[in-house]
Amino acid sequence: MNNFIYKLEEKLKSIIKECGYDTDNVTLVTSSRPDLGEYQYNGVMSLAKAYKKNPNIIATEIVEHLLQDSTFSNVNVAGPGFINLSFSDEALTEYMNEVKDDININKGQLKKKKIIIDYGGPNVAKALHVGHLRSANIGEALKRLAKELGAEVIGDVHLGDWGRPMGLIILELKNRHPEWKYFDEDYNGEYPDDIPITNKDLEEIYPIASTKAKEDDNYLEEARIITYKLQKKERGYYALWKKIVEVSVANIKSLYDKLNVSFELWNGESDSDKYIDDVVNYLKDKGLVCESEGASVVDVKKDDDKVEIPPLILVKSNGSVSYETTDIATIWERMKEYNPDEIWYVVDSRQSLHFEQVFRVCYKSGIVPVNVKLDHMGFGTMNGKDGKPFKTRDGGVMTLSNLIDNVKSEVEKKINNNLDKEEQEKISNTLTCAVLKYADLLPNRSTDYIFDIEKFSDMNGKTGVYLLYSTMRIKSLLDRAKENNYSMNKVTGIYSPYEKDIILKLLEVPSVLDKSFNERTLNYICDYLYELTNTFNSFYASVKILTEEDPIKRESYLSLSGIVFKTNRMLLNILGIDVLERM
RNA sequence: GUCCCCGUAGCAUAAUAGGAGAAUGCAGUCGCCUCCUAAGCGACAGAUUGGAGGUUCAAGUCCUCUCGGGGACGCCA
Repeated sequence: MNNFIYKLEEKLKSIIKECGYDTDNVTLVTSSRPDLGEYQYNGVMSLAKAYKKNPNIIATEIVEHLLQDSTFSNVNVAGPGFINLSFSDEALTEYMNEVKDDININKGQLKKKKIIIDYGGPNVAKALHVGHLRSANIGEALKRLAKELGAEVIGDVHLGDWGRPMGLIILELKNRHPEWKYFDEDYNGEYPDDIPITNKDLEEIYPIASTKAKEDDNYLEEARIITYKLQKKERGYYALWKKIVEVSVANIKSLYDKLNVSFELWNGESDSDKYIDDVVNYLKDKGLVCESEGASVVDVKKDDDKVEIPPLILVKSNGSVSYETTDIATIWERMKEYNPDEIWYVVDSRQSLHFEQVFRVCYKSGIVPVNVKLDHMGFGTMNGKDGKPFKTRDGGVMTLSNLIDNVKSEVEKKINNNLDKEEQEKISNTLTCAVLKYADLLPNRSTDYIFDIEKFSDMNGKTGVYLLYSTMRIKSLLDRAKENNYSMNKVTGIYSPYEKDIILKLLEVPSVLDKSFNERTLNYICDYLYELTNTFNSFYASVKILTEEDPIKRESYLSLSGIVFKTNRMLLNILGIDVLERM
């Protein structure tokens, strides 16, 4: 670890050891009393308890060692035994110059591992709705964060492309276009390259078919038969299904593109279908399957369960497999084809019981060895202003593309009309994405939060727009400096409290990233970005950077600005937000 | 009914394995553009952290009770 705070933590740890105390974890945190110090160590009180000594005596012993270190400009003990630390300008400047050359010094590093992240889960032929937003935003950001920290990450969109909805859509198409070759069972020739339906058609068809199935048993039965034939890959249905998926996926991709979300894998339930028999047989061979109320189930109870966990239904009483089974087959597939160290599911918290059951079966049966971590990182439900699950004014579900369009039209009201059309378009797209992501990632992952379209459209204050505007302004400053051939090779010193504040903020980057990663939530990064940017903006508003006449000072200002810019760019990139050059 | 989560300023949210004076934005009041993009900067005001007990040097955070909201509890995914 080369970064400033982590290095000091190591140092402090060895000092504590030298003083004769044993502690496994030394954490320095930013001070809650800036008047007393810049950072604080709070561990003395617990040491005192463990060793039954006066905390003040222990703190004083530790401080005596720290006083000899030139890293600090001030060390003191306060209250029941808080150790307060402040850093010398020299130490900070020196560190900034290291970071300036390689921003990666200012972050931690994970052990090498391979992680599959399952986030997305859109259904083929169904419009994505606002509920897909969090999964996409959080999943993508966690993926980028893990990558930034050195993990190998594979994102899988995991389409819902294989259930009865597919049968329903095909049935409805059959009723509307009985003349299509796909439905002619005697037909042996090639099928056309294109089908004359659009994604919009598909999105309209599904709700209609679904309603019909609820009202008409014959219709439902027919859909069931088609689903069955599709799953047996009967030629015509299978070919049509492929076309439907093609049309739908193109649309899903373009929507995810707008959100800067991309997947390494575009697998779906249909891909693990071929392993379902293997999984069922494997579990049967292990003796884990029993019959219950006409279904095949796997018991997953444990003795220490507080609640009775119901058995996992492997095969339903009507003979079809449940989606638990599909998920197990997918894990089976992933273990076989990728052998990951961890599999993460970024899915709404309400599905936690489902994942608990699935994971238990995987571990219990040995499909997944115990050293591989299966993790459901549930996220909070998006509620409407009334605290109940979000609905549009007319009680319907708001589609994701609708939400994006709404935000975009808000953004366009404020855009600079002097730029050419193409650039305006790029700016409004980037801003829309930034606004949407930042608002969504700002609350803690597990918080149920109020989904408020007005909030998502708000361009003032703590928003993606603020971050992009400010970051763009730094970039433009640096570009101007470059045009003038101003040197910006090093931070030469600290000339105002503003710079000190910026540097102290920059020291927090590694812990912010690690905390975000460990808790799998992006709110720390979001918050931090605002703080760093705000700290820089105070500096920007109070100190003339480009027009500073002293070249030594100017060089320092510019160098520091460069570090802030690179840091912002890195963090925004983790959130999935692109930086703009102009706006 | 059982279990889980939540309750923080008018609103929306923070608070790092319990740490010092509960933070941020919006909304409100008031300042700041002859000068690097004001989509910005600054100041003020706003809170018995739902309530009552308890543990602790220290509680928004842990425990008990209570009130209010949400969710999950075998064949929808």
